[in-house]
Amino acid sequence: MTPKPTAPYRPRTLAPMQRVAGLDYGVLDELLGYALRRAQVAMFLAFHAATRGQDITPPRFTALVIVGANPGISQTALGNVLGIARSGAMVLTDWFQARGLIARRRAPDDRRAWGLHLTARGERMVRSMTRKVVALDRRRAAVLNGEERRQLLSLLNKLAA
Amino acid sequence: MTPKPTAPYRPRTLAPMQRVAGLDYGVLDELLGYALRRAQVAMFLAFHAATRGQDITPPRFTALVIVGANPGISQTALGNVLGIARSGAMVLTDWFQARGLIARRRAPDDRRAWGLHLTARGERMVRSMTRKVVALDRRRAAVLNGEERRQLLSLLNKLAA
DNA sequence: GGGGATTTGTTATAGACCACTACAATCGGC
DNA sequence: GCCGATTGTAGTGGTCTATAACAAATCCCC
Repeated sequence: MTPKPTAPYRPRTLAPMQRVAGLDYGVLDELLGYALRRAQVAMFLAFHAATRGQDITPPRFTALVIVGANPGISQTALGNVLGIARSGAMVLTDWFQARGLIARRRAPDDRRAWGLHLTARGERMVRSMTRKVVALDRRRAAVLNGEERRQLLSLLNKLAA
Repeated sequence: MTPKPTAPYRPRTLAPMQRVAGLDYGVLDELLGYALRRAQVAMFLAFHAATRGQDITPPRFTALVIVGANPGISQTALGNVLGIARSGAMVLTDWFQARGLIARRRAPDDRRAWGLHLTARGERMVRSMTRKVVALDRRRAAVLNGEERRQLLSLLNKLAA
């Protein structure tokens, strides 16, 4: 139960997928998948820069927001939202619990399951992180005007559906 | 030099980031970063399904295309395109070489560097994979009309720049 | 031209992330 | 009450990629 000492988070991808001048990208320039990946890496690096030193990753941020907005959610359901297996959801929950951000409480209607809840500290954390992430997202999207941004969001959601 | 037996490739993310009905996604619904990630995971899973059993991953496909379009490119330059460190570019190159898809030839103007080239087999492979990947990309983008697709590509590229 | 800084490829090491499996406790339907 | 499904858990293994350190070659600048 004592917080395990863990190494500070280091993003797995440190470098952007550089657009190298004078190089032929062949078919890649026509692929949505490639553009998607490049944009995502850029966004990921910006996320990391904006939250540096806080050991927060995109999946962790997602988890905090989801638990905050859906108190009592089970670990399995959280895993489904994140697209990870139950075992992974548990590691994640342990991590938050060790830091006093999430508390496990027995679900009233199912004694197998835990209900996940933000602690007071978790609430503060998610509010603070949300401010930073929203600001970063807006900053990163500053190359687009409002209409383009809305369009992009809508097109991406279509694609993910 | 004999091809090392490697376990068949298994994507690290097997499950989509499900849109769970009745769940509150809070601020996530407003974030480009989250939409980007969801779309990318969906595309990645489709990629894996379309290339199943061939041990090809998006980065590997990218590498093959880049080497094919830029014969003689160095390992370091390839790493830059992919956004990975030199050591990683080398592991990747070893992997291709062990399968007879890429050959290392000494660069004529720099005796430190290798020039990477597709073998005949590599050429065939990249052509075959390209067909599959382009078809998949088009299929996946079928929810968009041509104009939307062009717009999305353009917006993503703006975002990644 | 010579010498220090830089670059390239390489090897070794380590860490983060995540899946899979097996297990016990619990639930649900019949 | 019983059997299959589900939940959380612990253990294990594999993939990917970074970092550090090194030798050989190159570059650059005076």
